[in-house]
Amino acid sequence: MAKDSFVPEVVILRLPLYIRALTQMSTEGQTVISSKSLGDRLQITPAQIRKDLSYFGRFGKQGRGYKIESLVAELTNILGLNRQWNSCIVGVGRLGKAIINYPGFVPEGFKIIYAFDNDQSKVGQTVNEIKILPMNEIKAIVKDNNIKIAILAVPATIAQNVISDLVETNIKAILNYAPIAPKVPNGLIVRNIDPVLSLQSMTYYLD
Amino acid sequence: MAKDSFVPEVVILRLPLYIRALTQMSTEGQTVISSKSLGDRLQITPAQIRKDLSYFGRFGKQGRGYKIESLVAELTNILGLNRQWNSCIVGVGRLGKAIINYPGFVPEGFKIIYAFDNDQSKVGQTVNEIKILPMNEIKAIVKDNNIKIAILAVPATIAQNVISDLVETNIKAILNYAPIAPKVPNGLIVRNIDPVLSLQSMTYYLD
DNA sequence: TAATGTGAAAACCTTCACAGCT
DNA sequence: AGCTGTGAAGGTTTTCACATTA
Repeated sequence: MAKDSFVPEVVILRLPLYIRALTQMSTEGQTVISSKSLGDRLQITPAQIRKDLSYFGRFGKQGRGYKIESLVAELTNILGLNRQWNSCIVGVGRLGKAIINYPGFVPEGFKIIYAFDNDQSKVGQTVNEIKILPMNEIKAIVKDNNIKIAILAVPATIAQNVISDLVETNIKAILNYAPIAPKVPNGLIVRNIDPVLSLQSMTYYLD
Repeated sequence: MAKDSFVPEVVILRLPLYIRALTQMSTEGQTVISSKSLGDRLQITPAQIRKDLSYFGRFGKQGRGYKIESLVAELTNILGLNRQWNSCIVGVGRLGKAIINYPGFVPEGFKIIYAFDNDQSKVGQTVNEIKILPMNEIKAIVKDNNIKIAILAVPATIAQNVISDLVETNIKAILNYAPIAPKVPNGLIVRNIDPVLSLQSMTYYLD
């Protein structure tokens, strides 16, 4: 199946899991893998893995399996992860600072290069070498730096307003830490990080 | 449809969203709502909302809609959220500390009451009034306090080992911040908080 | 009239099962 | 012999559409 045909979003959501597992297996010395053993590792059926991959090409060898190194390269390329993605963060409160200091993004190619906050007392300060700028500069900076990803770490009460501002910039993807379900126009992608929702949906299963 | 019949997990995942939106609408002064206006707010079809609710009972009035207050009460009860849920956290590094200090859990009834870490230099310290205990005490404490929920904030390299420990306790639900897809036995529920995966699945849609 | 609750239809996603390649 | 790639089958979730009720 050709790369330009429609791929279900659930498939896209699994690809990063494959990359991560394959990368780890690679560091453990493996060079080749079958859909069965990858599936065992991730608790996903082998058929599903093969079907997912088949949306993008024929990466395996019958009777042998997949060469890990080249499969990782393919998946990395499909997701657009073979480059650095610059982002900005909006909201530099307690949570925003923790996100800026989180060391897990940079090794995966995601770098926060600008921070914005409307609190005048914060503007001008520096967090992890990133200078905090006022919100009214966001439009120009996002455009000049071709930033596509924004990380949202503002209080719930103002999150929707900030999103309205972001819509007017070049931003195409939002990683939203505010506990709201934001309304966004078509073409803007949002992923919500919402631990309270996760907890609230688990209690249903507890006695 | 009766409450004991099987309810798809996707439905359970949406109920907290409904509670949150309804609660906010309530503070805005509304007392009654239709599936249409709730759906507009959450970008969910009215039919889906009505179908979701129909798994649990008939909460609306034809021609009128739903009384917000009583619908919130029903949903809260269905999810088991009309009580306090105590939890423990494992791993008190940078991330663990941020989670302990996060003010969003307590207002929703989730309270972290114990913290565990294997680093002897941390044991005995206090974070936000919670004393850090050594891992070898977790089994007894979880049992004595009937704790069902654990929050996992340890490095990826040891996360699977910690989960093996947790399986031996009474823990029934894990909120996992470690960037791995943990293998857990049947009956143990996991929700993963993984911002890197979220970012990696968005880049596919950028250019 | 307005909006629910729900069978039935449609859309979507996963699994099966096997031809075909190495 | 072993494992991929994939149509077709099976299962699940969403949407439709309308009878029903306030």
